[in-house]
Amino acid sequence: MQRQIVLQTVLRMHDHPTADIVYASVAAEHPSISKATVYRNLNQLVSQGEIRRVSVPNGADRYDFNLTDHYHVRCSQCGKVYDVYMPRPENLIDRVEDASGVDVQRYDILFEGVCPACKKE
Amino acid sequence: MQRQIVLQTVLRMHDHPTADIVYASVAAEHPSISKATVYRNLNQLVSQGEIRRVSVPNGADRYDFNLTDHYHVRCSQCGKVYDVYMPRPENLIDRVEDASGVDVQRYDILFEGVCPACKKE
DNA sequence: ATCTAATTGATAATAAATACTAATTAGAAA
DNA sequence: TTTCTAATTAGTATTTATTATCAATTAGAT
Repeated sequence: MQRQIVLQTVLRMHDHPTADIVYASVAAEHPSISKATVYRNLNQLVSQGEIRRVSVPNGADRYDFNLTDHYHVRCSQCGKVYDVYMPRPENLIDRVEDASGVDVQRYDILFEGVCPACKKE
Repeated sequence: MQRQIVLQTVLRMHDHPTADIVYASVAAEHPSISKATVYRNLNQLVSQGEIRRVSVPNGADRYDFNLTDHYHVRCSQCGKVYDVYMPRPENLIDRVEDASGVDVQRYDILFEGVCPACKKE
């Protein structure tokens, strides 16, 4: 079943690939797979909670095998997305709920700046 | 000049309109304006710092006349985007820089949850 | 072995945004 | 004013990312 192939592929890719990149990787071994199938299965895997979707302004969604609590930075130079491990800011959700009256279910943060590799230039 | 018309329109709309909605509003008074012109001028106004772009996962970018420091919540039911006024989480940037080695230039947070209006149903 | 529901590949369709182009306009310089 | 150059425009085509559609195939339960 194609879903498992897509899942295993994402689990092996640790660099926040886009759907297109996942497709290319899957297609290398299973040339007959359709791009629609990759999109469909990525969506299902996300909603089953087996992988995470990382959406970035101004670019294709990325997929993350890593379900642990962490954040992301995108390099404004090279576009790579890196992980950020830090504690969740204290009372963040509570504060937002107090300030807005909204019951917060989820949130996205994306940081952006120049990564160490790009700084060396 | 169309740039001023677009700017004035955004300054009057306080509900985080998309480019399409800005276009509709501008076109109501200036029917000959082109959608490309609206997009072009929104981009320029953003890069001149006269308005802000609010990008939301899975939806068209929105534009914000409000340049003061604040955050946004999107209602997962009705899709409306509301402002959240709260202090910036302490040391947020420093922590990210320490954890990632990236020089953070900017960041986006979008919260999501059910807004008070939708809760009443 | 049969039946139904789920899944697939292929392709068309959609949405948001940008690129292109020839025509028009604005503003500076003469 | 006239003239020149750079900026801006409307209109349209193109691009990118993603979803929808649909007939054919497959899986798993009975």
